[in-house]
Amino acid sequence: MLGNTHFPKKESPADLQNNDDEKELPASEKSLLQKIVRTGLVTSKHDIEVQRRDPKSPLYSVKSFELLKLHPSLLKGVYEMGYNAPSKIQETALPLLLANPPQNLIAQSQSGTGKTAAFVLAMLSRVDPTLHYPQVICLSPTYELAIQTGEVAAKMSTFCANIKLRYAVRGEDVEKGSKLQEQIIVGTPGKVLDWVTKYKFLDPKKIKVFVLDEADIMVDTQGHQDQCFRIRKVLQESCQMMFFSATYTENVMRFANAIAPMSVIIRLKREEETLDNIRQYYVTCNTKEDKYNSLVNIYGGVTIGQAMIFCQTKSMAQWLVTEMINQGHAVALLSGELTVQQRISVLDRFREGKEKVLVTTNVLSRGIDIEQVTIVINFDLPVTVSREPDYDTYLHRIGRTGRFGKKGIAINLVTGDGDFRILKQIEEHFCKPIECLNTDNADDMEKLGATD
DNA sequence: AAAAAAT
Repeated sequence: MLGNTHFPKKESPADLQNNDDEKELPASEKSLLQKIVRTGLVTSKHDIEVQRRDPKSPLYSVKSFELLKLHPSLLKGVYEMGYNAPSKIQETALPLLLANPPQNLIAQSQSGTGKTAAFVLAMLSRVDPTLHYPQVICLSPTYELAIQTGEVAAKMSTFCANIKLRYAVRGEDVEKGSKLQEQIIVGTPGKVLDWVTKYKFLDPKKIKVFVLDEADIMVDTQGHQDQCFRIRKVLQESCQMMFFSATYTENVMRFANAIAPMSVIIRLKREEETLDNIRQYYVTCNTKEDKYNSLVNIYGGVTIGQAMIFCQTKSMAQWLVTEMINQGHAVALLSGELTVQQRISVLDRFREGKEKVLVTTNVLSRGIDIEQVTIVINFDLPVTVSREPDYDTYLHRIGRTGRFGKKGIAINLVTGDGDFRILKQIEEHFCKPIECLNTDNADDMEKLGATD
């Protein structure tokens, strides 16, 4: 299974002449459907690249939600949420996700491009509301992300009275021996695995759709690979797999291919685009106390919007928050050390703007969607265990700002040669300049303030 | 190193 990653060499001429996707569509709808230009197995349209192994996979993009033939109550929910037309990734992914027979999909696109809405819509469409047992499992790497996804699903299904959702996360419990009635389970890997294999609160054979959000972290060896694999193993072979992620490594791709056979792969190209509206800076510091002072200078100089400050360890985050609070600064802390109740309340306060500055760890580096965040500060640069630059985490962290094309600022605090080397590697990797900033210099600080 | 499961 694991070795089965090869692609057929090329399509036969018969396949290339086969225009069946078009035939099934009424002429009235054709003008709104854009056929994707094919070049062998890899097809591309604008900056979207599609790879498919099954020539019968639908290959068109859809320019309006009506054309997806969604249930009217679901369509109403979509519009109620303010979505008018599908985003780029949704255009291509939705026809595939909703196709019959179901297609496995591996989709890559940057943060803020509408991934969540895409798979939530697919999840809700696949559910049979008249059946009162779980039919969909959606896994997220963190508590916060699971809740955020669940909230999107709840909103979108406002008018689908009979669709119910259940969170499988820390703090949630089910009465022993009972069976879940909700059609949709949104959760984190450990809890879901427990519920499925240990307590048998749901029958994995009845799951029709399995979603992995942030799939790259989920199937990474360092991440939740083992738990995900064990959950996948008890599902039907035919269960539809939907993997969504902002970044993919080749390793992860191999794993995803193995547990999601015959997947269609969609990539939204040009990851640099994410960085185009984010201005990146660095500040040289000698010690962590020095970093602290620079931070306070920035904090005092820029009061527009909200800021997220990332530390590499929980203890560093704790130290920083304690220092800042002792000096009278209003900051909040969110890390895995907090209880789930604390985590909810801190994130809610930050969402509502009651907290302006949030100090956190990599727990919030991915997916969290807070529009008002204009500054991301890397108090510690993101590094791997072997102290190599962690490019993916860097991209995800600074991607917390500059969402949906808005402008954002990222500031990196660096100490010593080691840090500087890592910074230079990051700069080279993304081919985007990271400017030097002197927090004692008024002109420099003005640059930050000017970006409203 | 962080996160995710109780224990």
